[in-house]
Amino acid sequence: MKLLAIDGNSILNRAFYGIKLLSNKNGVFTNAVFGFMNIYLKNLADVSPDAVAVAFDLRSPTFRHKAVSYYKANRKGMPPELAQQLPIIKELLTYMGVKVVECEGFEADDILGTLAQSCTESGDHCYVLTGDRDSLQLINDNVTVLLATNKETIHYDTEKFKEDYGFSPIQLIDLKALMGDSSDNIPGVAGIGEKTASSLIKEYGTIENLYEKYADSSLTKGVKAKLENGKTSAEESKWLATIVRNAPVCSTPDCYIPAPPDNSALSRLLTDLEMFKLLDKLGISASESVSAIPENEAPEELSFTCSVLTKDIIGSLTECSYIFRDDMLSVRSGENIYTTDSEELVLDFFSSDCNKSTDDAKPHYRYAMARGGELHNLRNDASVSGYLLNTSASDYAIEKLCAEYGVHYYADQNENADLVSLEGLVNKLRAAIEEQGMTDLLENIELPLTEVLASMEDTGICIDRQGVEDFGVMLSEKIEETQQMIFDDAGHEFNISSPKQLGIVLFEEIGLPAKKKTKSGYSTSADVLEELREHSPLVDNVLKYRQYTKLNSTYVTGLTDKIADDGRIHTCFKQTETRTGRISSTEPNMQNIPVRTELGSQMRKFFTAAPDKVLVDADYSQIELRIMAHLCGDENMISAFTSGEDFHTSTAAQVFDMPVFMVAPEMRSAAKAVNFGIIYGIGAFSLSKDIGTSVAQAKKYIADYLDRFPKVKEFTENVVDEAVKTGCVTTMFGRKRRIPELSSSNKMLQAAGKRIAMNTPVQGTAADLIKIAMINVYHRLKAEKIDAKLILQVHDELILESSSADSQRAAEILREEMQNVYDMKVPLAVDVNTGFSWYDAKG
DNA sequence: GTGGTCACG
DNA sequence: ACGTACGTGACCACT
Repeated sequence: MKLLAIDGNSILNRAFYGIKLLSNKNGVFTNAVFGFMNIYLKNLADVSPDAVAVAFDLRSPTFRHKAVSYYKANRKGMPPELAQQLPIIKELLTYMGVKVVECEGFEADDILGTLAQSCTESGDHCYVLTGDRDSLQLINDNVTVLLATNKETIHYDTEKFKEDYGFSPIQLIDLKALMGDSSDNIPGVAGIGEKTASSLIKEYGTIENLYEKYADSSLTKGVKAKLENGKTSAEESKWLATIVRNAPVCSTPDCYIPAPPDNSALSRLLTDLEMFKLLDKLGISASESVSAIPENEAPEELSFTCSVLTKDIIGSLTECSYIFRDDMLSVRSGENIYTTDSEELVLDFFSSDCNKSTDDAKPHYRYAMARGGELHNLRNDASVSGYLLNTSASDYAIEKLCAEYGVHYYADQNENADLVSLEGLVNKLRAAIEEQGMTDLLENIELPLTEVLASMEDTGICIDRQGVEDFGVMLSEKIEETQQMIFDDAGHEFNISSPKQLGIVLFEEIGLPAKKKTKSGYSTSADVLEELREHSPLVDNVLKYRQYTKLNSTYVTGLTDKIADDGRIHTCFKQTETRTGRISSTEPNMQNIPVRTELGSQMRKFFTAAPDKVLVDADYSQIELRIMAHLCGDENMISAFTSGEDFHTSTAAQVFDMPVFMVAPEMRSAAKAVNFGIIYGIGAFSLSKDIGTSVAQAKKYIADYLDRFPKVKEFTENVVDEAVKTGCVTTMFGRKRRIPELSSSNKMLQAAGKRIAMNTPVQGTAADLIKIAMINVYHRLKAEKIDAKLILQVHDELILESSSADSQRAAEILREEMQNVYDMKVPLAVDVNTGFSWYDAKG
């Protein structure tokens, strides 16, 4: 028989520290459970055991066993984030039918030792799965140790062990007796480390033999003295390092043959933990979570009348949910399901007066727009609602949302599962949105925005393919040239794009001082190289090489690959992606087109209006700081915005307590840096790095700033307090973001959570405001029949493509709607420019 | 798939 | 002792 014996504590521990902190929507941490299951399932598949035992430590208040009472009693306790996952994994394993073994007064590895011993005696084979090298002492012909590391699981049998250590597994105990183990409080022999201990064991085999013979040996005087002094400790340590093999647990593998799993309990638990992939892997349907739904909300028995959609039916529909995939439309109204694949009927339905709910409306708008049609009366959208309720989810698929919001998913009963489930789902989502005060946000901002984004994607932006390609040729020449100079300086060829190879050339071959390290070696980031510029022309060329290759691969190649048949780029604006409420842009990302460097900004000359048209570009000036001024109501900050002076100069004047004309450029830039810091959640260290001063100086800047703008201080403190209490923050328009980091016991994570708490209301409100402006601009251009369309949004910037004739009117509308989007305590300033290319229209 | 790097607000 | 500003997406090397 094959028995898989697992050290539950060790594996859970390894999983916890190997995977970043995760939590479900209730703030329950799940990363260790998640990692445990991954390791478990992988090894289960590798070993295919007949029986499985998962052992956990069980400490008793009255220690009966020496090992527990003694040496592990003063180990550091586990952090609460891990401790709370211990009962969860036990519950999970129990539902899976896997035997959990605990024995009062014994640790997990004692139980493993006992099971391993038993298998050895009975001729069965025991696979010990653990993250702890101590257990390697259990290896013999019947016992294999599967050592889980951060990357992989290493299979240790006798041979592999001897290869790595140079002695037999059982001698690991003797090794520990000499070298000790601080994590287990095993003292060992003072002054003897791993190297010495290992060679002694290789030569003498056991400490008993060593102590018999060392006096007459050729060992150095020092080692002899250390051994002499440490004899008692060595003997004690050997005893401590020996894993118990006779714990009072059932030791025959038969005891650990798994029971059948309780799928409904599993489904309920995994759904609650939001581990949908795992549900999948275990082959359990989320629909079995039906038992999680209270009795009075048990799923309705549904029977549908299915028929083909007709014009008459479309005319009679008033409320419905629908799904539209692969050009197939399925509409549910009450107990009726209507389907069609006729383009004409789909468009008729989309433009009908019927109130509609769906799961992802943007492609439907695009389908309609591309055919000259429209989609009307969208009343709810599951993905957008799901996003508002939790901006941190990875996706908003119907099945997942159903599981999360306790809606029965009809997967096993009906091939139209998504459609049948959708109605219940959107009702639940709507109620949850209402409960959280986000109805207005949903109905007046997010749902109307979907149509605007669809229109922007549909319209796209003109790109000068030839211009981009010529630019690419120029870059390729420069890349070739720069690369050659780098190879000449280095004395050999290598891959400059490999941070690893570059690090070796810079810091080992040339011997430049390495300032920063990353997890995997030297950092070669731009800020590091910047400081090394003077040391070597090679560094300068590497920076140039990076700039040229970045432009060439990401922008030249990346963009030309995305030009559609109409000669335009149609980016995808994602509405349910960011934690803060911003939209994002992909394939290609049109929100990070270069502008900060002279060379990079040339790219923008290739984004143009169509012939006879122009681009109208408008951007908010310092919108986030204006929002901060509005939210906190600080009079001094407000006056810095209303004085007509440059804001950063004005704040510098206030902080340094001098008239505006006395403010030196470095004072302005210091004030500017602090202003940014205020938005991001300030830290003295980062500020000092940013402006090149001491941390103490940075601290003083911050203190003086907050002194001068006391309501900024008050506001950020209040936001953080509130966030710690409720676990979430809110924007001016009611958008919410949960911040699980705040309940971490890790100080770093907590501090990060506080910065998120300070930043999100500001960044999120900016996102709310520009979304409102976009909706208003879109509808006004339509209503006033202006020949202009919104085509891009870059967070605080909107771009229209307009006929030359209408461009002035379009620019006025853009300015008005952006400036007047909401009545604030400070004016919202907008810069507007017009030009043929994006480069020209940016002022 | 992850980490490093770098483009943007 | 450690690591350090908020929010994104794309490309490359490497595992």
